[in-house]
Amino acid sequence: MAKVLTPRSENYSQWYNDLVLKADLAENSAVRGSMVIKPYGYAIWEKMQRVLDRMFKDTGHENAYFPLFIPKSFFSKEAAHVDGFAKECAVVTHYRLKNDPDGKGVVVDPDAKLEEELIVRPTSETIIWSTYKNWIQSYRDLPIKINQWANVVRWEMRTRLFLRTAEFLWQEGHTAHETKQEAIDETVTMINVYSEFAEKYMALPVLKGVKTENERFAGALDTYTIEALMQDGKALQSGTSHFLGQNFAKAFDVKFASKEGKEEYVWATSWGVSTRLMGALIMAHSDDNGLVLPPKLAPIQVVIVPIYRKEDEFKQVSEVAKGIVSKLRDMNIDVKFDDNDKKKPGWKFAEYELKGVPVRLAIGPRDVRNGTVEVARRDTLEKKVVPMEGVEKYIQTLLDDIQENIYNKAFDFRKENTTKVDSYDEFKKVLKEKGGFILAHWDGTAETEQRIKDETKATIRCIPLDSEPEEGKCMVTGKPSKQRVVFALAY
RNA sequence: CGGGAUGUAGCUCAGUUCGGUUAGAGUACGCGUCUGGGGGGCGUGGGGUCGGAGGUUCAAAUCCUCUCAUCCCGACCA
Repeated sequence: MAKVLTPRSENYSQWYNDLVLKADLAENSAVRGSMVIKPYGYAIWEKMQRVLDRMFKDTGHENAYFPLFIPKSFFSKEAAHVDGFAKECAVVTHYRLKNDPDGKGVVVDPDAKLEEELIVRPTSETIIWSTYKNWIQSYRDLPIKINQWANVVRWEMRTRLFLRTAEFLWQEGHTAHETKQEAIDETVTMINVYSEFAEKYMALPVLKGVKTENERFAGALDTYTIEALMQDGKALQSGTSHFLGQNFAKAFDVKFASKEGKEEYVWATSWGVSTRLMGALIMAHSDDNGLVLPPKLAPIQVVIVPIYRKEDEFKQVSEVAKGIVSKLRDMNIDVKFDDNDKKKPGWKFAEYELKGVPVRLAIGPRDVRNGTVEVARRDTLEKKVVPMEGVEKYIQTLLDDIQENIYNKAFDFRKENTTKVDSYDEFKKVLKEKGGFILAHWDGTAETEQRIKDETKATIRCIPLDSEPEEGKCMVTGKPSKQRVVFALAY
């Protein structure tokens, strides 16, 4: 087969770029750092959205929509928050264009300067909390549990398709609670929703944990994260859930009358996942032949490629294929019968492999004669000729197998690439030679964390939630530590 | 914002060192034909302000000046 992708072993990030383009997921646009998400890529995102949206609603959330623009003054209200985002904000200063007096196109009309500049949202805490202020007076108004599907803009210096773009799509949940405990519970609930989504749907094993102070969201008291390991040994932060304490309530003066008749500040959370999940999905499973998609998120789960010479052969094959299509549709399986006569079978095989379609059926005159069908699975590239009779049940089982198999493969990979180290030298050695997650003791100080980052570029991805306590000594300073934390190079 | 590089057909690039016919190739695209169980073969055709502006010259993709854009490395990146 013609090689269309740079092999992973040669240049991993080139492979990633090639894959995104060749699998028709997205491309760079005329706007630097902003991508066009193409129909096939968007179809995957839509499947993700559908599942997540259901999960949010099942945990008691409602969707709403807040403005794209945020008055500049809102950003001065929460100090840590503005520190985190100020350097990457797009700012609207004018509201009108006019014809260039020199006749060279259009120019910004200097007379149309805004009284107060508007910030294109990098995240919506500020606009939402300024709104919540009007919605909340009493404990009877709580909790408020809202999600919005939106685009946000962060003016990044260097961008990569899906992984870091200037504009990206995401969902952001913003909740308001009566008590600290209720807000913390919400934060944990949502990180669990994310981790369940990653593992069950994306077939992506993730580590759940909390961020250190250095890595925390700007304005949060605690940031919970799910961290995934990519095939090149680098970590990808895939979703975060923040316990915001009363920071935003205080910044926007959101108080409520409690049951006891006291005036109290509201407790807050926010949580989000973005189109970066697309990047995670692509990198986690795919190979040098192209994308490998988990069946649960594949826009096309089964594709049927007819093989024929002449019109009458096409008719026979087509009839059989259509029978399978309707059976699979009845089972809620997304199936495509590719009867496009303008492309050759060989071309189609390569194309659907590149696009990660989990199961491919080929049906030709030989199969029609023998009552068989050729079934190829994308994850292992195995081909098998099976009886036509009952093929739909075979396919359903196969889809489940593939979903499980790619999860296991990713799980085993992570296991092999998670290393415990007890000295800083060993840490550096593993980081350099192997990469992956590195479990080490750390003294809990920001200084030590920063030093490690400066010296090795590795960061603490999280303090894992489910690891058992273990007495030890910080690998750098030798000070006591009660638990290992997870280090890695990160995207 | 520092360091490096690149702009030539839809895409990937050659040609620029050392100025000289009508600017090329692969791929993609159109047509014809043979084909069809892994990106097929043969024939044929269309497609270019050589990033932009200015300059040098009999002559500029090629030399000079300016400019714009993009990419890579760094800084930056809940």
